[in-house]
Amino acid sequence: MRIGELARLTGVNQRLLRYYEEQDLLHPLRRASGYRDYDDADVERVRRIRTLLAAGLNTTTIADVLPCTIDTDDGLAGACPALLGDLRREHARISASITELHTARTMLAAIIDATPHEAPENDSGRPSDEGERPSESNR
DNA sequence: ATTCTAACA
DNA sequence: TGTTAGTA
Repeated sequence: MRIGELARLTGVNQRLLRYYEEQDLLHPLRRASGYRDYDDADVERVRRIRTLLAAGLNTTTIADVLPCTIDTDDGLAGACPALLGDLRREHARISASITELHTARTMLAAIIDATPHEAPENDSGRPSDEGERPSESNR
């Protein structure tokens, strides 16, 4: 498939897909026309890239990790013991990050619950859609 | 109509 | 990362 379809399938801008290639995250073949030619597996690959990027990993690390993963029946499997150090380091960093997020969420929830609700005159006719505040759901 | 490269009011 | 210009 060409870049347009991959962009549509993944929701990632073509500009970004080209950037990922520049960062060695994707290696599409080139057609005689010069157009990039992606394979079906690239759809999943882009999703993984997005996930790792969102988790805070830099492109160089992702570029090292992706080629060292093997798709198994259920999920993924590692294949490069040399990367174990980096992997554990990232895993620890993310864990620390999650802990910070938890405290931040708890803090905001406390502030929200202690905040008096405003009572504006809703004469616009439209139904009032006051957003619900987090009610301490997860974990 | 699509994609490509390069560049930035 | 977005957007755009000028091509192929």
